[in-house]
Amino acid sequence: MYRIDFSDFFSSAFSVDCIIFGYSEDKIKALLIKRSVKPFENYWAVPGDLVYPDEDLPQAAERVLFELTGLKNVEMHQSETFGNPKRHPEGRVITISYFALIRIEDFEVKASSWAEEVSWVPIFEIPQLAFDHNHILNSTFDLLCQKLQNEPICFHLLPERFTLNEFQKLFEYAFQVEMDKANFRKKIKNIPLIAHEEKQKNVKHRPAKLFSFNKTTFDKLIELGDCRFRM
Amino acid sequence: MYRIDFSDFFSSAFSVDCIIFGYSEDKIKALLIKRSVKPFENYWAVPGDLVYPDEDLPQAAERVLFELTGLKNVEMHQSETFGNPKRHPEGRVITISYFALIRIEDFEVKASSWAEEVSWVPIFEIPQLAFDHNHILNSTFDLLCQKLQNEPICFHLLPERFTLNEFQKLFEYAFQVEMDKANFRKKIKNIPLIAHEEKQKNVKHRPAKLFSFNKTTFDKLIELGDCRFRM
DNA sequence: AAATATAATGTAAAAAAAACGATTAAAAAT
DNA sequence: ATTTTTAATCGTTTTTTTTACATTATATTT
Repeated sequence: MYRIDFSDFFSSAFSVDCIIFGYSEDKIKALLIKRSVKPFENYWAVPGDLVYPDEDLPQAAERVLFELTGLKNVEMHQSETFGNPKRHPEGRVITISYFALIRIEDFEVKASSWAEEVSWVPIFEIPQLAFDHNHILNSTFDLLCQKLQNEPICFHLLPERFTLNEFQKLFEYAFQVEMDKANFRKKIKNIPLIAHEEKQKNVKHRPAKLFSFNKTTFDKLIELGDCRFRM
Repeated sequence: MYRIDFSDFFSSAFSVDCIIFGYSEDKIKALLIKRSVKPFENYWAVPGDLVYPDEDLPQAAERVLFELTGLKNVEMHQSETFGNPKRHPEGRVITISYFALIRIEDFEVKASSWAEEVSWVPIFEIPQLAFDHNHILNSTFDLLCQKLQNEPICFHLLPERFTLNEFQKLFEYAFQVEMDKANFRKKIKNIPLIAHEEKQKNVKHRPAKLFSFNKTTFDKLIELGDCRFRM
């Protein structure tokens, strides 16, 4: 037997919100869109929309992100769910946030659908956003910072080939601290970075060596216990 | 203007699932209930149920947990959301999981509503559960382990007054490793534990000293940078 | 050629973590 | 009184990590 009339409960909707982080000009940035629809018309917001009744959540996140920003093939991960009954003016809408870390220069973003504009905004310069999106974004950035310390995800933000300085600056920005260059390099020396012959270009000083990170190699070391990641 | 007919979307439901962890007999355990209703009648499951249309998620988690197990005043935190369109046989039900760490001996659990039984089951001895609850539970246990390493949450599992051995055994069980007693004590000596005169009782050997943990004191030290928590 | 700017590496001291062995202490059981 | 059992602590050595500061290297600019 069933204990309740299920139909009473099936009156809600859910949405996904996509927090896309990138890194350029020594700053961590989030991708925002400007809404051209009600509610919160003309407000900046995190890209997000309602999920179709038969759609899986990761697929919905992928679709919504593409529809609004043109971004494709972005690996997203779930972060947090926001369910305040009053958070959406049109009814009960729970939103599940997804986040991704991408290389800004590897993707082209283009406002479409009801997004009027898209923009990469430094995480410490976010304006007032639609709905509870400031809360969502802040909370996801906290999560990012926590993950940056314990997982090798910083390499999704850095260019495929990066200098050790860019690497260091990423952490300095995220945690708003200054670090000693020599000590930083000692700390990361157990991460199996690949050093390339190629060097930094168009700089008016000694060019830095370029490095890249190979996840497979890294995972093997982790497996063997010969390596760990802690910043 | 609105871009869609919202009503098409409002045909879903959500539930909360409560993963309650405890620690006794040197084992981390999860609280399970036996379902007396369809679907998955007679299966063991994590306590969970549908959320009312106007109910906030944390409140729903609290209510559902109380209705099924009699547990009250348990501090829960959100973990993960599971939204596979096929995960519930009766329709589109997204579930938001919440977890809590409690002292088993401080609470009394009692099956009620459609829960036929409740039981504390060691985390490494979980049977096949209803729905995708094995997945949910495993995923939440992973989260627990991660948090155990970086936050002083182990003290929610340990008795108010605990021996250093119980403390050590908790970590040994969670990570399935053995640790050196002397080194373990050196490692934790920066955590400001309060030593009591009272000693362990009813043991057939030298009784161990009892300790307790004060979060406020700990937070002050953290604030001052005189302490950190990393296991 | 010299100045500059940043890259890259080195040194040394201090602190923390890990690996082990050994000793002493306090309770219950015999 | 002795044995058993685990608590609690000590000590030593080695290794690793952290920290602060110094030096050398290599590019461009002047």
